[in-house]
Amino acid sequence: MQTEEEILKIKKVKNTAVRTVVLRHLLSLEKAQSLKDIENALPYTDRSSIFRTLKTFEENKVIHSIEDGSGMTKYAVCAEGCNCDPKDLHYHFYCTNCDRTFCLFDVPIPNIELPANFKLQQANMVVKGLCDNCNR
Amino acid sequence: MQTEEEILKIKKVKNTAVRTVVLRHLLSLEKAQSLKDIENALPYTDRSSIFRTLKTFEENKVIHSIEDGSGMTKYAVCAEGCNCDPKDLHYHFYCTNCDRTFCLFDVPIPNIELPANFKLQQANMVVKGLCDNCNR
DNA sequence: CTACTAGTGCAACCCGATTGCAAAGATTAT
DNA sequence: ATAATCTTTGCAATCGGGTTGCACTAGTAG
Repeated sequence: MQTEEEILKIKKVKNTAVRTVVLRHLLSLEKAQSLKDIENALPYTDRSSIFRTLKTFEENKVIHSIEDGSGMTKYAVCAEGCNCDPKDLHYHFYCTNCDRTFCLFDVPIPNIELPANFKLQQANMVVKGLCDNCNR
Repeated sequence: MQTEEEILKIKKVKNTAVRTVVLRHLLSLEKAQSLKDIENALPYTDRSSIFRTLKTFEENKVIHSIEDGSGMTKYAVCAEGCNCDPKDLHYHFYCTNCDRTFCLFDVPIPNIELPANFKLQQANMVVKGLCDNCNR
């Protein structure tokens, strides 16, 4: 696992206090987080600073954003080597009971045959249901 | 193609002025529409009435909603026989240029192998890119 | 040290979604 | 047909996530 400093250096994002703490927080959790989640977890850090940090991270492919249908955009750290290309896609699983979003890195996404002349740029695949913890 | 009245009767939704005009509008367009789209198209119908109509339609499986990542929920009429089950799933294609959302009924969705003990309830598959019209 | 650039915090704003409430319309019981 | 009841509609207000303007601070370069 890379440290925050290493990741920021590799992705050429300047290291600042807010960036370090936000990235550390995201790394410490295995589930995708919303702006509000992060805000609540980091009470002394301003919301708009977190927001701008997330935008910066996204632009520089430190994290990727997920629309899981919960109404809030969620963010997760990119896997090592991820370029956020269509080939780096993975499913996201949104648990309708506990409201958590999982990255399903191990579930392959098949080729999608688009109609003629449609061009794929990216995709957002969210599967909803019950996670192992809630499905008991 | 069924008429508005037939659809509402089959889905056991009472026929009212707003419902008829909203459903007719959705049927007349092949692209998924947002609340705002519909509101703009039906200037003499109140937004909250349209909103509640859409909720009613969704509960009764007259339409289904789509989160295409544009920030607005979009709605499209269910195909005949649709129960909004996982098996009725289809991809949606969101054109990043013209901002339209297409239902890709003809593109099959493969089986998704979830991790052990995860339960699939529904899925939201949005592919983004350029539509045939914008990809020239 | 000074000038410049980037990052941060606060408050305000935007906009889609949603709700409270009263009036209008439809339905049922008398 | 009338009264009582329930549903739908329209308007206005509110909520909440996302976003921006602006001034202040910190860090960087000359």
